[in-house]
Amino acid sequence: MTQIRLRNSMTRKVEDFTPIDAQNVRMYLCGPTVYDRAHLGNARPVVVFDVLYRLLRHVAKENGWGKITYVRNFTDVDDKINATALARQKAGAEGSLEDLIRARTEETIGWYHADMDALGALRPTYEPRATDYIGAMIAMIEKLVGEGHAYAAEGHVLFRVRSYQKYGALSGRTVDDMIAGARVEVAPFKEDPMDFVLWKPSDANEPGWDSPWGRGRPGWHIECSAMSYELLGASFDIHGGGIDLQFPHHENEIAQSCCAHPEGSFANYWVHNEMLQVEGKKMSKSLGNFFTVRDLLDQGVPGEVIRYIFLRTHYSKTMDWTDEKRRDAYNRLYRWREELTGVKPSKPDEKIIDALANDLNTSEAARLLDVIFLQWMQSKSDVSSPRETEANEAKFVASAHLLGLLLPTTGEWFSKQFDFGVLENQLSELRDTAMETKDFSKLDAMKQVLVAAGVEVRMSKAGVELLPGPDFDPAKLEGL
RNA sequence: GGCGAGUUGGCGGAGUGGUGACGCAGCGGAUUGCAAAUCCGUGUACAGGAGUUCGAUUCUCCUACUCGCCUCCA
Repeated sequence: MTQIRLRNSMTRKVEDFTPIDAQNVRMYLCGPTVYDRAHLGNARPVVVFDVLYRLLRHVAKENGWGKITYVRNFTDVDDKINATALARQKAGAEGSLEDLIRARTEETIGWYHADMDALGALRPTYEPRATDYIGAMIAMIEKLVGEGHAYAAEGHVLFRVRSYQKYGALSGRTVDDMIAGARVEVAPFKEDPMDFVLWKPSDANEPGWDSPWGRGRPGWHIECSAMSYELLGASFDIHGGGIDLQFPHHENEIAQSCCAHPEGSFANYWVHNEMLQVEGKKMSKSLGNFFTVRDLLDQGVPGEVIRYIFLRTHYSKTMDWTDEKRRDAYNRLYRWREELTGVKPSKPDEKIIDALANDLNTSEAARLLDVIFLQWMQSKSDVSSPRETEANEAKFVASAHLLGLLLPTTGEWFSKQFDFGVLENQLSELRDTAMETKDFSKLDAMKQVLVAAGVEVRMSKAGVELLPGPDFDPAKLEGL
C-alpha cells in the first residue's frame, strides 16, 4: 500500500490522497487553447500531471484500485482562433468560417499531440473539445439561471458571484477585496463587478451556436465545468492546472459547478504547478525569450531532455529554463541511453515511488536515479556480483520509465545518430601512424575540427569512438 | 492597493529541531601520445534581525529582496 500525498491548493496543506471511488480514480487537467503551437510553459503541467498519472496507474496495481480516468480538454472556442480563421478567409481560403476554425484547431491539436508525445506524455483517457460540449454548457447555464445563480443581460449571461458564498476560497480572496483592488473596466450590464460571463453574443464574423439567449458562444470557464461533469461526474478526485489559472478560471469553475450541482463536491484535491521562466525572466514575446516546444525539438533538444529538466524542479516552484540545464540534461540522458538502451525493466525502486508519492517530489526521484546509476556503475566494475549489476540496471530502467524517461518511444534522438564510421576509421589510421612516427600534428588537427563541431572524441587502447555532443553541428565537419 | 509563493555552497536543487542530499562546475589523483570520457578523492551554504529551545538552516514574529496572480495566459 502506497499512500500518495498531495499539496491541496484549497487547504494549502499536504494531504493524504484518498480516492472517492477506488475503482475509478478521476483527474481533470485544464488543457490548451488550440490557437497555436504550445510554448514551453504549456508543457510543464502536461509533464507534471503525466508523472501523477503514471504514479496513480502504478499505485493502482499495488493498492487494488481500478482504472484511472484522466481528462484533459482542448479549448477550441477562442478569439485568437477566430482571428486566424477570419484572416485565412480574407486571404481567400475556401470554406465557411466554421470550417476554417475547425481546420485551424485540427491543425493545432495535431501539433500539440506530436509535441507532447515527444515529451513522453501519455495521452489522457479523454480529450474533449469544447465545441463538442456546447449543449452541455447551455444546459448547465440554463440550470444556473433557473436557480438564480446567473442572469441574462444584453445578450450575455453572467454568473452572479454573490450567490456563491464560498467564492474566493481557492485563491484566498474575498469578493470585496477584489473589487477594492480591481483595475478593470466593468461592463455596465453587470450587477456586480466580479460577475463573469457564461455566454456571450456572437456577430456574423464569430462562431456561434443557437441558445435561449440568442446566437452566441460560451465564456471561457464554463467548458471545464460542463466537460468535467459529463466525463467525471459532480465529484471527482483531482483537478490540476497552472497556478495562473487558480484565479479566476478555477475559482469560476468551482462556483459554476458547485451551484449547478450542489449534490457534488466538484474537485477534492487541487494541484497547481508554478510558472516557468527563461534565464531568470518571465517568458514573453516582448523579451524575445519566447519559444515553443517545437522550437526546441527542431534545435535538436530531445523531448525527454526537456522532460528531465522539468522533473528536476518540484512542480510547486518556479522553474528556470537555462542553457546550462539543457546541456547538463542532454549529457546525462545521453549517458543513460548509451549504457542502458535495450535493458529490460524490472520494478521501480521503492524509494523513488515513495518520493513521488510524497507530493510528486520528482527532484528527489531524479537524485535517487543518480544514486542507483552510480551503484550500478560501481557494481559493474566489480565482476564478482553480476546479479547485483543486472538487478540495478533493470531497476534503474523501470524507475526511469515510471518518470517517463528512457522510454523506447522517445529514444529516436539517440538511435538516429550521425554515422561516424568513416571518420572513426580515418582518425584511427591517423592515430596509428602518429603513434609510430611520434608526429601527432595531423591527428591533433583532425581532432580539433571534430571537437569544434561538437563531437566527443574518445580514444583509448580499445580504439577510437566518436559521439555527437549536445552542440554537434554536422555542417562543421565539411572538409574532413 | 489586495492576495499568494519564495530567498540553501560558484551554479542547479532536495531535506531535516542536534555528525549539512545529489548533480554540474572547481581542485587533486588514476587513465591517455596530449585530451575527452570514465573511475577515486576533496573544499565551500541554509537572506538579515529577534524570539521559542539544552540546541534551529529546519518552529514563531519582524525586516529586506525576488517572483507570480488580481486582464488573455500553463
